This record gives sequence, C-alpha cells and structure tokens, in this order.
Amino acid sequence: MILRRAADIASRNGLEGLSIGGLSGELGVSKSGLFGYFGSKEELQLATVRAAARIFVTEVVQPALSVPPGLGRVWRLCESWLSYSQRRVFPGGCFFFTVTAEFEGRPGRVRDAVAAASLDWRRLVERTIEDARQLGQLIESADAEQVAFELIALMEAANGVSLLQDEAAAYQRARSAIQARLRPLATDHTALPWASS
Amino acid sequence: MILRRAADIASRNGLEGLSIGGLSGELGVSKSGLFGYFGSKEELQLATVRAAARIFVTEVVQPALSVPPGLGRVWRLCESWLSYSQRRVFPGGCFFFTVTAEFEGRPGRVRDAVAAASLDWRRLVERTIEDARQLGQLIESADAEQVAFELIALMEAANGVSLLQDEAAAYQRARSAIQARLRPLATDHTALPWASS
DNA sequence: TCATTTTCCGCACGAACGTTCGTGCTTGGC
DNA sequence: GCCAAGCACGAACGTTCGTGCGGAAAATGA
Repeated sequence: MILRRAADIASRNGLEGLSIGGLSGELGVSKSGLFGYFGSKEELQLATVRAAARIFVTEVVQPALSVPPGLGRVWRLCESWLSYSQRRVFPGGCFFFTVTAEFEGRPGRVRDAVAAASLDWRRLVERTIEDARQLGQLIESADAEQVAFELIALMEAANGVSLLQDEAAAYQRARSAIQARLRPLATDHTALPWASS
Repeated sequence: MILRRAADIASRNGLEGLSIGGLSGELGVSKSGLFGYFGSKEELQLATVRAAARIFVTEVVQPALSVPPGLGRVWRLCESWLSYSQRRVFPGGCFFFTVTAEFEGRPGRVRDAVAAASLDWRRLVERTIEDARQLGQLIESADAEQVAFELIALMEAANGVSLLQDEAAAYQRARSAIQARLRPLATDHTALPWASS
C-alpha cells in the first residue's frame, strides 16, 4: 500500500516531514496523482495514522490476544510491543512515539487522531491488566491505571534510548524492569509467564 | 535572548518547524539580520540546543545540586525535572523530549548534539544514584544505570501524557512510581526525602 | 464498436523556505 | 570631523512545498 511507505517515512521524519512530492517520487507515481487520492495533506496524514494503527494492531495487539487473558497476556503485550519496536517494523522505531512527540504541542485534527490512538493503546493495556487482576492472577490492590502508565513508560523509553544512542541493551533494561514491576503483583509466583521463555 | 524564543518555538514545533522567517517575524527583526547571526539554519538549531541545555541546567540540575549528595539529591533531581516539565518552562513541555523524538531517526550534527545532551542527562542521573549508593543510603545491590533508566522513563512519560491528553494526574503517577521504585532501595526508611514534604 | 466515465499524469501556480547580495545607518578610533 | 568597520535592512535568488487544472489513457457498459 501507498500508506505503508508513508508510515515508514513518517516514523523517521514525522508527519510534517512526510511530503507529497517526496512520497510520490519514492513510489514512482506523479505528485498530482497521489495528491488526488487524498485531496489534502492533512487527509494524507490522517490516512497514514489510520494505516499505522492497523499495522500496530497486527504486530502488537493481535499476538497478545492469541494468549488467554491474565498475567500471561499482559506480559505478551509488553513483549510484542518491545519486539515490534526492536524489529523496526517502522524504520524510525515506533510510529506513534515519533508522531506523538511531534503533535503534542499544537492543535488540529491530526493531533486529535494521534491522541486518540495513543489513548486507545493505554486503555488496552489498562484493561488487560485489570482483567488479570479480576482473574485473581494479580493481587487485589494492583492499580491497573498506574501499572499501565509505568509499563508504557518503560517500553517507550527503550524505544527512545535504542534509537538515539543505538544501545540495544535498553530493551533488556525495559524487559527486566517490567518483570520486576509485575513480579510482586502476581499471586502465583510459580507461574510467571517469562519463566518459561 | 533570541535563542530563548527559538527554544520555545522548537519545544512546540520541533527544530525543523523552527523557521528563520517565522522567528524573525516574532522578534520584529529582519530575516536576513537574524540569519547573519548564525550563518545557516543548522547553526541556529545547534545554538538553540545549547541555549536550551543552559536553561535545563538552571531549572533542573542546579536546584538538585543545592542539596547534599545522597538519596535526597536523587529525589530532588526527579522533583525538579517534573516541576520543570509541569511549569512549562518551555511551552511545549520538555524541549529535549520533543527534539529527541524528532531527530532520533536521521543523522547529522544536530542529532549528535541532541544525543550528547540526552546522554549527559542520563549520566548525571546515574552518577547521582551511584553517589547515594556509595554513601550507604541505597542498598549495595542497587543498579544505578538500571534505576536511572527507569526514573527517566517515568518522568518523560509524565511529560508526554500530560501534553497529549492534558491529564495533570500523570505527574502524580510519575511521582508515586518513582517513590515506589526508590523505597525498597533505601537503607534508612525513616529518612525518605519525600516524607518531609 | 462507440460513448462515457474514471484514473492518473504533466504542468503551472502562489506561498514559504533557506540563502545571498547590495546598501544604508550606526558607531568607535584616529 | 572623518573614515572604516560592522549591523541590520529590503529585495531577490532558487528550491520545494501544497494545490488546482486540463487532457491523455484506460476502463467500463451497451
């Protein structure tokens, strides 16, 4: 798809750095032809965000849904996110990390779309943790929103550090920090999901 | 200073979104006059990074250096960073958060400067933690690099979340997460630095 | 086969970008 | 008082941006 390439570029240069002329040149089509597909640059940006969200779901969310709810799914969600970032599914690391930082300052429809996607992701992590708690796999007092905030923080930091100072150890740091955060919350310490891998 | 305004703009729109024409317009000077100061846009960007680093030192590092080394200084460092972000010293939140995400993808002198500043900051946090450990205020097994990675992750996440979904609670989340991370590392639980405030 | 519709390309426009140039105005040293 | 030097200005350069228009090519339906 055209939008796949657009998301690749945007993950590196941001959605403003994504130019219609540059994109059409890379794809070997005319600028006006590509422009006609979307009608405006903003629409191209919005379509790119949607396309990136679909890829994100395929790469991160769906693998986690293949394991049953509980602590195992929480861990798998983190693991598939880290893998998605580390494998450079987008060449500039996590698409939403780049684009979120780019638009957090200014208003507009693109910012709203990015914020909505980011919120969806956080809610998903929260719900996955809350499910694990209600299944009795996490202690009663576990605060899903707080834990989700912290896990996402660790994952995004690994993405950022590994990209800026290409330090692959960042991912291992995130992994062990996540395990250390979840371990005291688990009710059954003999069945920690990462012990088997 | 001219560069103060430049850093403000860049914290919102990035260093590429910082245009010479736009900046000169806001300052009421001519485009070519402002251009003459720097000679190129890249030089303006580099000067802006240096200016932002000076502001960062004043706002974050120096307040922490006013308290003696140890766990108290570690906490103060985190607290002044969160305050610096929350008070919007730069209107777009932490300057380096925005600019780091912008340049992590591509090469060049600006990226190197940003990466160096980011690394300096991480090293400072690591050293501050390591000092606390060697002073006996943290347990022997405390891993300064790992802890620094996690604390920075939490702080930056608070910055990002509060900007994108203007959710001020993010800062409180980061604060309590940092405390929870440091608490089991402290040797003297009766003198935790945040208990007094 | 022909008419109609859709797709996409070439081209051009205006605006904004970074950059250069020539020229006055200010100012400090003799 | 004068001259040299340095600033800051307006104008213009070439490029690239997003965007609109008209026509060729291709696809579609009868």
